Amino acid sequence: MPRGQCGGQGWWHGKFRGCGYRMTLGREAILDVLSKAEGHLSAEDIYIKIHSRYPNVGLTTIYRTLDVLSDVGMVYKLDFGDGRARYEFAEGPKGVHHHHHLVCTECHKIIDYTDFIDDEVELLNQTEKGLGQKYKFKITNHLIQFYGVCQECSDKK
Amino acid sequence: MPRGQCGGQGWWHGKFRGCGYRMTLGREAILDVLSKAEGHLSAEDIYIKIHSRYPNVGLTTIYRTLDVLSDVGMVYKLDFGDGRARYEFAEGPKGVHHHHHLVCTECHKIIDYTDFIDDEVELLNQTEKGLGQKYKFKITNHLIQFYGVCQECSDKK
DNA sequence: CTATTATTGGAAATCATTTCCATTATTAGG
DNA sequence: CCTAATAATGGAAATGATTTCCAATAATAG
Ligand SMILES: [Mn+2]
Ligand SMILES: [Mn+2]
Ligand SMILES: [Zn+2]
Ligand SMILES: [Zn+2]
Repeated sequence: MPRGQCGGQGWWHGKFRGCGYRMTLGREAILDVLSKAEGHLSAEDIYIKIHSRYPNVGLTTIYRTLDVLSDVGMVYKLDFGDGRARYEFAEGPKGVHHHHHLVCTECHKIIDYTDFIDDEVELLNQTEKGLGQKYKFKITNHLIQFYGVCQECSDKK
Repeated sequence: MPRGQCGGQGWWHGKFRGCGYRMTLGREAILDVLSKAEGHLSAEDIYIKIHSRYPNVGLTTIYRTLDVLSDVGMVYKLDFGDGRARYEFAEGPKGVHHHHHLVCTECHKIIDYTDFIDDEVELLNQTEKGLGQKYKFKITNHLIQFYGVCQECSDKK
């Protein structure tokens, strides 16, 4: 297992430590999986992905870590209505890959879309500002999801 | 208990029956509570509100009914991150009171806002159309929530 | 290297939601 | 109004994701 090779082992290392948390093997593994994952992983998904290489990282730790990461804002916790929380890496404070979701209510397929995002985000920023002032909220985040039925599910009828 | 008095007993009666469901006391009670409720009720909230007058409507029925109502689109099922689903009446296909949510991540206070809604909704409609075409989705609904910290919670620091 | 203390894993507890199934109630049709 | 067909119900038990507990372990400052 090569170490150094740059600034360390993932840019998040610093951010995480900076928040006063200790960096552990398990946490690193979780962060690593999340940062590379395509989809939207559940705690168990992560457990499974990690388990072969880190057999001694327990599910409990995964839940705990996800909570922390979520608090710190490094990970988004999402609910797509399939009975378990799903997590996705937040890459940066509002990284290049900011996107929203299209959710099929039949088969729970999720599509990340970035189309139209620019207009949306612009409007959202305004709204955020307005709402923040009016309701004295310190707004930190937003969630946008469209629900519908995907083509495959439509065809099945 | 007066009956008639107009078109029947709540405009939803028809809509519900129209979908092929039987109208029962329990269902009527649930619909009634939801249509008058201010906040965002959980299944148990509803159970409690109903129980004194309808002691023989069980929690199971409430869950089942909420599922149905949610499927039919008469009720929105929401997740505010407090570990239980919350429901709100949808009044009409996209009634006058369409609103979005501002969620305090500390105390879970929820604010319904309608400010800025017009612009939002307009943009959303466009986006819906665009997304629907591009991804072949039949979009039926959207969810928008802003997360942040309310004033009271900010002050507590 | 040590002391301090955050973190961990695993078993058990929680708790919202579902499942089961025998019983009951609604409704269309006569 | 009556009846058959079957949708709906409730309560107990099952489920299953997430939490809680606590003794053991590991990360980190100095
Ligand atoms: Mn995504
Ligand atoms: Mn609301
Ligand atoms: Zn689908
Ligand atoms: Zn608050």
